[in-house]
Amino acid sequence: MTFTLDDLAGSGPLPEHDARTRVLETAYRLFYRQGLRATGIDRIIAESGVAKMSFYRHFPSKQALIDAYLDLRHARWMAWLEGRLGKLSSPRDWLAALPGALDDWFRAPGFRGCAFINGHAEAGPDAPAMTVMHKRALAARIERACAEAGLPQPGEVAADLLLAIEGAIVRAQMEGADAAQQPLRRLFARTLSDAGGKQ
Amino acid sequence: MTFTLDDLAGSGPLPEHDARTRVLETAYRLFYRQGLRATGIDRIIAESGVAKMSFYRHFPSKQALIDAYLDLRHARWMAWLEGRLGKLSSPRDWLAALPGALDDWFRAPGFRGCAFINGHAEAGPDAPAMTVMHKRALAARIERACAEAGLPQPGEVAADLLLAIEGAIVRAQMEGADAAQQPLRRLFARTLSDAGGKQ
DNA sequence: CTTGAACAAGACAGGTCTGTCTGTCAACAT
DNA sequence: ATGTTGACAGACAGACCTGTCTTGTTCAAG
Repeated sequence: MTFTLDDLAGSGPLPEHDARTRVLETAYRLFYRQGLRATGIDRIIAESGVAKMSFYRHFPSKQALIDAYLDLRHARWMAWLEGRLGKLSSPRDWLAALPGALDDWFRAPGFRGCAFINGHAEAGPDAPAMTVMHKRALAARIERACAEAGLPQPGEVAADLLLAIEGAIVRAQMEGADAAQQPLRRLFARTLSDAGGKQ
Repeated sequence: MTFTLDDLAGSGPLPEHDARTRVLETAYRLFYRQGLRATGIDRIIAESGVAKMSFYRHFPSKQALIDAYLDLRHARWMAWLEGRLGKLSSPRDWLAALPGALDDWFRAPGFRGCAFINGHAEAGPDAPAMTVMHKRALAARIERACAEAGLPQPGEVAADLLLAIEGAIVRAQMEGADAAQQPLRRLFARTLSDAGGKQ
């Protein structure tokens, strides 16, 4: 089972599912589209067609729903990335294909940046721990690919690539995918050729 | 007159100033520290020691205050950057000194990322125009330095550097200045040496 | 001295927010 | 048949939000 960009965008109410799933899917869509604070509990309850007490039976507070949303978002985003790049065999190709995969994401309808960057920016220093956990997981995944590709100092290379990715996400969010695509490709190419030449 | 990092952090109530200045300075501090939506009008009014009608006489709505805050933030941040790098003579030194200046900012007490990235993330697609205007002004300033330094294709180089800067801001905000410093320096060095070698 | 502008303090309205509570109903197991 | 469980519907409380309005004070210009 792989996840597609539609899963990242969030689907509709899905009335055949149980109450918890409907609430979580509605929150998944609204939290990403409008932000955490701008999305009220009442709207999530209304759009998911659920009673208020059913909501509070499954999620003790709004914060618990936000945490569940971030957990789900993390799982789906990482699964989408692996599915998008999974057919590639070598770690070197995996790294080279990263900018193209991200560009697909930037151009997907409903793209509004990274849910974890946005959530961290909104919640400030007491943001949910998942916001930084997601980035550490992505950094670890990239570092693994660098190590498997035989690049020297894979931690440093991964840190450089992650910083470029974060910048591309922000640029795509504020100015559109075209503003991020070529700079991201160039920074990737420079970093990888620099690391590859040193080994 | 130059601006320091203290100005970027925002000063206290300053009771000797007039009502509008006190409101704007308080908003400047609270909006950056807590976010736009999390900061209520009542708190700004209370902390600035101003009557509610005095506030609404100078700012017709909260949105107008947000716009004024972003305008002031833009002016101070750009002035701080020019003051921090102004003593450098050549455009090439100016570009080379950018990562160090940004690192100073990342390590300043109260640093919470870029007010314009955060504001854009919070407000979504209908964010105040100043959020993207600030980034375009910074891109134009960097491109000017690239052109004055004689680099070929200064627009592309500036786009690469700006993307790295955005990434460094986000990384510093989420993981601390140490996570951003070295990757930003390396990406700058690679990009500038790549551009310099081509001319 | 008078007049008017700016300001302080705070009540108030109308809306929204989270979270609690009371009913009612259908499905299902014992 | 009867009790249990989960869910729907919606009222309600208490807090907070933006924005308006009233009242009284200070101060400076005419």
